Amino acid sequence: MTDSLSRTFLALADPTRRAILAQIADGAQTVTVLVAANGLSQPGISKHLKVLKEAGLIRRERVATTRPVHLDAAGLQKAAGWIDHYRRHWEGAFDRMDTLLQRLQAEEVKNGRQ
Amino acid sequence: MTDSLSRTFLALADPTRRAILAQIADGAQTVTVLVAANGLSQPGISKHLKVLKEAGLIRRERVATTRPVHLDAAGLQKAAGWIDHYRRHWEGAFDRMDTLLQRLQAEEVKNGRQ
DNA sequence: AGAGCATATTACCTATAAGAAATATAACTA
DNA sequence: TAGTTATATTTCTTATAGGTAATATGCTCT
Repeated sequence: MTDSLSRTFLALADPTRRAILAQIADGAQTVTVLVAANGLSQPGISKHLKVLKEAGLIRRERVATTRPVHLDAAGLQKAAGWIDHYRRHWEGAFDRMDTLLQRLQAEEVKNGRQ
Repeated sequence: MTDSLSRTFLALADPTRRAILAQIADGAQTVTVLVAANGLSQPGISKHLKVLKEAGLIRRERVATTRPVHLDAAGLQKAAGWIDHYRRHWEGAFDRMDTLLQRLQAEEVKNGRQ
């Protein structure tokens, strides 16, 4: 019912879900590991994972009997894009890194990527 | 008693509240204007404004009998900061920026020799 | 086919959010 | 001071979120 951007921000509005994202930032983790790491019941974690999935913040995989959880850039980019629109408003000028990133993106577009 | 980052993301997880932020991006607006613009009851808008205020996304002012609503960068920067941390991970922007920097340096060296 | 492990789904409870209507407050104006 | 306008607060209702325990499903290995 709610729009996709709202779903993404709502997914980020929970400490456990942000912790999960942090825990998979360096590589996929199984549900069992995430349960142990977050002191929550297994159904509780599975429910959070469902929210993150629908927000486009994670991807799932099947490896034997496990279903590891991966980060997904899609949702994050959506959220970051919205915020960036306003950041430009209040910051005015871009710093060196923003400039670099823009050049990088320009190169990617030129190379037909993204 | 939720943490401040959760409050900020939760505040952004509503289309009306994001619309309000968009409507004050170019300058403050009174509550009456925001009510007219968003097709919601006045108490409804005031409630949204309270959420935005507690999330550090707006500031209030007093001008005669009105209390105009201003954009506040604090909350947005907090949210953007959190996302950026992971965006670097997810997009591999750092790695690619390193590559770009190396390429730029290499070009400088090459140009220096010529 | 059946056992065993990893994960998903269901059912249920409680707390909180979003909305409207009614009422209260606060500052200007006549 | 009383009246008017702008906004906040209270009260109520309904929907949804987050949590747990119990149960179901799906894959792998004998």
